[in-house]
This record gives sequence, C-alpha cells and structure tokens, in this order.
Amino acid sequence: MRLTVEHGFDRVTIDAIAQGANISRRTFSNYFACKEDAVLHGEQLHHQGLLRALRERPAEESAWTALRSSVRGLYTSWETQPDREWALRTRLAREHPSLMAQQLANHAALARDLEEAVAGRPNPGGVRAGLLVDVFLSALRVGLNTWIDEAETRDLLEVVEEVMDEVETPFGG
Amino acid sequence: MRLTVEHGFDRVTIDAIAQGANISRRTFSNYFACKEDAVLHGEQLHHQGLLRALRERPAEESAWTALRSSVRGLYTSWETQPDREWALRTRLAREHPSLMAQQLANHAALARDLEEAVAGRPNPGGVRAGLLVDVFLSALRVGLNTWIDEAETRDLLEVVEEVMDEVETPFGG
DNA sequence: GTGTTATTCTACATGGAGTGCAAAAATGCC
DNA sequence: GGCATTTTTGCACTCCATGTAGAATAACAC
Repeated sequence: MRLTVEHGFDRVTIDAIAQGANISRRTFSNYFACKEDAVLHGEQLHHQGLLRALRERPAEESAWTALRSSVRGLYTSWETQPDREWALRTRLAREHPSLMAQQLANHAALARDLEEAVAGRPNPGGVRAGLLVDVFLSALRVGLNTWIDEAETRDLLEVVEEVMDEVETPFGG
Repeated sequence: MRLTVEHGFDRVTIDAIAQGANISRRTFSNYFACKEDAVLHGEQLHHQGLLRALRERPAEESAWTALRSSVRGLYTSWETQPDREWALRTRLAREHPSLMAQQLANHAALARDLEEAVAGRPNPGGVRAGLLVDVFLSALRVGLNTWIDEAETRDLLEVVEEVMDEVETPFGG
C-alpha cells in the first residue's frame, strides 16, 4: 500500500514490493498470486469476518435479517474507526480496472459462501438465496461507494443501513 | 472459442489463437488486451445492444420498467435461439476465475452506462439509480445462471422474467 | 493508370509476470 | 547437540503486454 500510494499501483513491480518487505520475489508468489491479491488481502479478511459473524447469528433469524445483523455487528465491533486503509483500497479499486476485476471476483466468491451459510434459514419473502445475497452485496457496495463519495464524513454503518433500508422498499413498476 | 473447447482455456496461448486466425501475435494485441477480452467480446456486443434498447424506450417509462422492457425486447428480437455460444461462454466463465473477474468488470462498466442512461427517468420507488441498476444486473445474472443450471431446457427470457418478478416482491424483515 | 496519404499489419525487442523444481535456510522437537 | 519438517530462496522457463519502426494494404485525388 505504501509503495502504491507513493508511485501509483501500476508503476510498482512485484520485485519492488518483495524488496520493500525484505522477502524474495519468489516468496511473494508463494503467498499471493498477483499484485492485486496482495492489495486486496485486507478485504479478504473482512469477508472472513462477515462470514463468521453470519454463522454465529441465531438460526431462527431470517436470511435477510441475519445478513443485515451480521454487518451491523461486525462494523460496530471494530475499535478502530472504519479504517483509513479501507477507504484507500476502495478508491484504488475504483481507479484501476485490474483491481476492480479482482475485487468483484472476490465478492462473487464471498457470495457463494454467504449463500451456503444462509441456506438453512427461514426466508419469508421466498426470494431464492442467491438473489438475496447478490442484492445484499450490491447494497453493501453502493453504501461503501456513497460513503467514499461523501469523503468519509459520515459513519460508514449509517450510510450502509440507509441503503439497506432503501433496498427493502419494493421498487417494481 | 474453438481452441478453448478443444484444449481448455488456460492451455490455449495467444500465439495459438493468432495462428488460428491467420494474424500475427501483435495484431491480436491490437484488438484485445488479453485472452479474456477476446472470449468475452460477444458479451460486450450484448451489452451495447441492451444499452441501445434502453435508450430507445419512451422517456416517461420508469427506470425499472425501462430496464425490464429493454431486456424483454432485446431477447425476443433475436432470430437465433438464445445462443448456444452464449451458454458456452457463461459456463466457461464460471469455471475460470480470470474469465469471471473480467466478466464482472465488464458488468460493472455496463452498470455505469445503464445508470447514466436511466438518470432522467421517473423512479417511483425512490431507490437510487445505482442500486436499481445493480439489482437489475444481479437478477439478470441469476436468471442466466439458473437457465444454465437447468441445462438450457426452458426459454431464457422466461427464466429471467421469473427472477425479475421475484426481485419485485419486497424481501425485508 | 500514377502518386500521395492514411490505415492496418507485422517483426523485433524489452521488461515483467507466474510457476515448477531443487537446494538452502529456518524452525521446532527430542 | 542432532534430526525432521516447514519455509524461503534462486534459477530456469514460458508466456504476456507493449513500444517502435518499417512493410503491406487500402483509399482517394488526379
């Protein structure tokens, strides 16, 4: 991240990163398949956290409620404020197509996991789980993006809840 | 596509594709940035078609209705049945992470264009356009995927309409 | 037809990425 | 200490992306 900020993402070579981290070029590749993976590793941790939070929700909670509650619980549990670094990553991913692509692929993988973790739950609306999860992640993305667009002035959770509320109002017709 | 089917996507080199198309390796790169772009080029054409269809919808149609109508109009306007090749591409993209990533990035780009094209329309639900478009594309993806999972036995449009209906029922709580 | 111009294609060259493999170094345990 | 396991490293190799410059091709005026 430091090197990326200093020189721009695509002007940083993997060699440079390895050198900066005092490891060999080869060792970098033992941990990350590419630069993108390295930059987005922090997000992967978030994803795992969200999954864990979801699995710990009471089983009688509906799929949608469990998802919303997970993100609420996760975001409020952080001691550090919504992460300067996270905002930085998100901005980077918006500017660099290769990062964006990798990020979206990660989201798709997360979607599969969430869908699986939510499979047994009651689902009053009757919407199939895959769709529910996709919409949930869309809302999360839109929330994050507006938070960024507002220069991170408001509370991230507040913005996300706002978007989640929005998604609960039917928008057909 | 032929080479990919014969040897598998990641065993096909760009050199081989260029050779098969009777062009030089360099010329390939003049048209496509990578293998993924070449394989997904057909989808890009679909995207442009959808955009064009959307722009031609009457201006008084609501954002959501215009989106739904566009896809309906586009799919019914095809003479050829929902494209053997399309199913093939989609299956490929589900198996190969790099294709999936590129595909999702293309969807994100399409989302931006759709959002812009839908900006001036009435929007009774009041949901912000970005969210609306994302949900629309999610529904499209889910529809396409179930169509594939059902071995392309039903009509693609029928499946998509089904998912779109589903998304119109509120699923909060 | 000829000549001019612009476009497209090609060959070559370079630097970076990803990966298999085997040797070397570090770690942990007795 | 010695020994087994895991991690790191260097090397080799293929492939990918891209700049550049010249060759081939197409377009068009005359």
